[in-house]
Amino acid sequence: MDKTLSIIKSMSDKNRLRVLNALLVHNELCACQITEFLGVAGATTSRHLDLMVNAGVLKKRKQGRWIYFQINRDDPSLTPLFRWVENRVEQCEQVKEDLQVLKQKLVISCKELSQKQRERSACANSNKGE
Amino acid sequence: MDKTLSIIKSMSDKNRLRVLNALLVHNELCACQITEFLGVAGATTSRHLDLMVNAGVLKKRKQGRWIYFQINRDDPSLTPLFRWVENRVEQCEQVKEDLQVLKQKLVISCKELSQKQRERSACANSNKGE
DNA sequence: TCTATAATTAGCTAAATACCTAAATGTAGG
DNA sequence: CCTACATTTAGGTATTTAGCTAATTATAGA
Repeated sequence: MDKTLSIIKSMSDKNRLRVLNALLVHNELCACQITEFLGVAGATTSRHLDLMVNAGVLKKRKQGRWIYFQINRDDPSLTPLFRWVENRVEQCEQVKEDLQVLKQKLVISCKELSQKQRERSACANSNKGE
Repeated sequence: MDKTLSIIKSMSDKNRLRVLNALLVHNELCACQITEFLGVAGATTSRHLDLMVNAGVLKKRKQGRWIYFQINRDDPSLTPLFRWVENRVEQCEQVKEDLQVLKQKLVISCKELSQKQRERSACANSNKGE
């Protein structure tokens, strides 16, 4: 039961559910893209993704400094659950809009995206001085 | 998305998942039976059940002072999700044992069960005086 | 080796949540 | 109407969790 509970818990946060929605549409996303999509600090994204990987819902692969995440399709028992979520996505306009915004953020490369995030973070920190 | 999230959240607590498991096996259970099964205070059970009803996962009916709960089978979109949970129950020995314990607790009537709970509560309170 | 960089971990805080007891509410029965 | 009783609501506490900044780790490239 602990395993079922951790799977469900891994999807029971707003941002983590958004990650799942995004990965149902895009086969694979980089951590920096997910960070951009969620609009939170990179550390927060990292924490969420770790939880989802540990629950067995996501998989990750590393390519140099870049970490990519995908839905874990290796476990067939999860397929009905992902189907159900996928169906909820299709029925919900709000989610579709959310994913449309994501699509727009994906037009630039991870390198460019990460640079923007760095600049944004530096800007916020310098404002903190005031 | 809020609706999907509240459905998932309603199942993301250990005791609430146990309620769902129990109601997948027993068509209907009374609040006092669920309280007995969960082993928590009646007020806690009430709170959990309310959340599950509000999420649309459970339904309830009142018969005098007795409140009965069932899985909400009126919403066909939830059927795949319940199927998935049901399948998890069948694959997990721990859950089966949990449900076996429930079956033993169901042999006495709600009236008797509630009386026991009242006595137990009074006993705990008198011990508190020491 | 050193600098740059993507992601993770550490440490902290505010918010959310599960649990309890006591009080209140709704229902039954004399 | 009053007493009994099943459940819910109120109020409070301990625990868990999401979010942040700073520090650290792992990787790339000169």
